[in-house]
Amino acid sequence: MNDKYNPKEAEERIAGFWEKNKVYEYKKGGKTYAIDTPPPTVSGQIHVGHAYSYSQTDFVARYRRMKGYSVFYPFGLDNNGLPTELLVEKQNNVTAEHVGREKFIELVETTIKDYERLYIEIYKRLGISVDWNHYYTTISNDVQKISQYSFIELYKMGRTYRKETPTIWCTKDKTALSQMELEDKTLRSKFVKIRFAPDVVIATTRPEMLPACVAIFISPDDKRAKELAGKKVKVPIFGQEVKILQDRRVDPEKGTGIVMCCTFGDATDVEWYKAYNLPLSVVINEKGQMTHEHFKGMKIKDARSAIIEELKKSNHLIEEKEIDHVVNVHERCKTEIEFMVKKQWYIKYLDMKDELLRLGRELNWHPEYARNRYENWINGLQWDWAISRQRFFGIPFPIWYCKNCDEPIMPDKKDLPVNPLSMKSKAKCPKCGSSESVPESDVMDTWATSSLTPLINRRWGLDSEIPEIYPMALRPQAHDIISFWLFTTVVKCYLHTGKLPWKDAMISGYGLDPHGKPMHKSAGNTIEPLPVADKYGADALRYWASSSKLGEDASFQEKEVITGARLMNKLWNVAKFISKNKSGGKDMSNIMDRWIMARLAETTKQATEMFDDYNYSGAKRVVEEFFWFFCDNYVEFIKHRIYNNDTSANYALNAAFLSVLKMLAPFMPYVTEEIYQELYKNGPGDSIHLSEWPGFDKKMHDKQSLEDGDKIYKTIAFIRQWKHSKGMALNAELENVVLEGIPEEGEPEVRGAMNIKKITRGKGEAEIPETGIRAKLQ
RNA sequence: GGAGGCAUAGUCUAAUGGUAGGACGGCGCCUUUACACGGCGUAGGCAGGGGUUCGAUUCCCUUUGCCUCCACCA
Repeated sequence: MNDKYNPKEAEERIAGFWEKNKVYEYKKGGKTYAIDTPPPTVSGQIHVGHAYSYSQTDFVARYRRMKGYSVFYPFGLDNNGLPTELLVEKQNNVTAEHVGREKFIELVETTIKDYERLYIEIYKRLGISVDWNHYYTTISNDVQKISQYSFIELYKMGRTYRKETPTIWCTKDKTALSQMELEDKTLRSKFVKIRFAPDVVIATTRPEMLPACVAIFISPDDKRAKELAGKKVKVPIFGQEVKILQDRRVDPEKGTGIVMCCTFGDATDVEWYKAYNLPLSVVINEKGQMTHEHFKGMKIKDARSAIIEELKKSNHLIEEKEIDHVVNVHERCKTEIEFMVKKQWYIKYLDMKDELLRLGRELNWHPEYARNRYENWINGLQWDWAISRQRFFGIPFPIWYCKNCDEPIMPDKKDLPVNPLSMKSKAKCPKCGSSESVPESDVMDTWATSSLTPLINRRWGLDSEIPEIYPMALRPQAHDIISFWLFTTVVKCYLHTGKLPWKDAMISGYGLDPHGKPMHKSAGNTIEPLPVADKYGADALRYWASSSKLGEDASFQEKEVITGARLMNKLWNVAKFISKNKSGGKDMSNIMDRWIMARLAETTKQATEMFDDYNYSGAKRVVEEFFWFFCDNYVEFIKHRIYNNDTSANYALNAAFLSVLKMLAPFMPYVTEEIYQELYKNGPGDSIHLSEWPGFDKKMHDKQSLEDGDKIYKTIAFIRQWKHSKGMALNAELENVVLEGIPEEGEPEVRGAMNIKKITRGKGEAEIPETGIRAKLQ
């Protein structure tokens, strides 16, 4: 064996070995364990946070493989969403709109080739034991087919509907958004008070919405309400008459206590519009320009200043002040959102709340408390799921509309996927028989597709379908998207199959930067995984990921990686020691050998139970603890016998070390494989990752040996301490030690381990704690 | 405003209804044929308040601080 272990060299070589021998290939048969791997978004960057969560899933995958499961561990990349679109647009200096959908999808596929290679290289190097035969991207033909098929099926079930509704809209990206794509931003803005009538003064931050004012609201608790409610007032400048209505959503303490409702200034306006059947008055177009004749073509902000000037002139403006206020913006481009009335496709699920809650209770959550998020989300749902997006890139809706009667026309399953923009419908209108149709130009929200990953992995409806993997065993993911990805996957898969898509959910935390902040490209705090792997080894990086418990965030600590590298080094050195002193034999006659095997049996039991419960960090901890104890004590204690080719010592040393290697293999797949190849392989192509996980051996768990061995261990530790206090080297020779009450078998062990010439069984002086043994040292 | 999580030595991180374990860093000792990327030893810690209990770092309530998701934001 080499004197030093070189992780970079070894890891690249071993990764090739695994690939060549198809170690991670899914083989049908036996107990299947299928994992619904999260497909990372192709946005251009991978950081150690990815390494953190993917490693945690990999620990479980490797454990299950060693437990004899047929592990189905696929991998996908999510490239049908906005982040990919923006990346591709930026890199090619084009816009999707100008290039056109089909050409743009081609451009995406060529542009992301480099990223694809990079992503795959990184995940491979990290030792993620994915079977790359089951690789997909969410814009691929097969996935488009499945996604469109899903839509058509849901339509047939009556689960989708199209409705003209106010929609959250981004005027910069010119697209409808979901609630999920919004974030808060504090903006400097003007807060003005406008007099509608002598006793009706409203406060607003959006005076440009005046032409769209359709009602005035006052709280029923407001003492002015009695007098004002039901009256009509004229809107300044624009002159339309609007009614004063009462509603509890008005806070009498805020502003002037009187609010105008415009179509639409904010979400409350939308609620009032629906609740009171108010008329619609649109004054802003998709691009964020005013459409009212008064300001035609003006930008919203310019119109705001212009109207404030006019209100001043006409003496309607009572007060104007600068405030900071929080508004909803589109998370990608930070543009303030507007509301547009658009025809959108929805998936109906509000009526399924009880069923969805029941499914959430059926799922085994790890950790258990993660279920609360799921339930909390469902209980708060108020709208159905809007799945259409007015963008060019994405998976198109497989729909044409009858030119004559507007009835949707869907294609045949065998013709999927379709792009209605570039092809004509083969079918005639099912309602009126017309053969004239217009294509749907919208695309589906990316969640509408990613919510199908269990069915995508199953290759649902394709010739190559793998039905036995569904329902899958495990959904691993982070806690932030329980309400998006996990929830929507339950919805869609349940609608299609009547089953929960997985048995277990494993919810991981975030890998954060060293200061505990999330890593973002924009924050400039990303740490890339490959340089870390090159410096310390992927195993060392994985060690960091294994050190925090499931569901907890962890900040990236280089020193934790270094600790992992030390563990690798220690493993290597023990292996070196063993390889230098290897001899045959299979007895276990010596007390210390029975002792360490009994301790190992306890460790094995604990580690296995913890792993079965997805407590990988606990499993790693007990094995690691055992290993250091094994090195610092057992190995030191038996050296004198190993040098004399004692077969019992040799057998136990190898058996215990092999078990440790196997139990650390899920965490440190490379160094354990390398040592396994050097010392324990059963022939060419054999891998530790296909070897059997150590079982709990009752016979090995020998209580008497455990007790006696502990006494001997404590006696040796006592003598070590004494030598230390005398400033002696630990292997310094002692002439004579008196021991009272030492188990008979222990005497030669203490003598050999502590380099004692003679042990006398006589009256001891100092009591060795917890042993009942007394010793006299000089 | 709602839901959830977290709070442990200088730093990071475990376990636990009864002496809180480890790592990095400090300090001291030991170069012994696997390893000084090592060994042995030492100093140093449960956010504040209240409750349950014979006993609370652990369970409950509360305050404070941090994080995530949701809602509100005239």
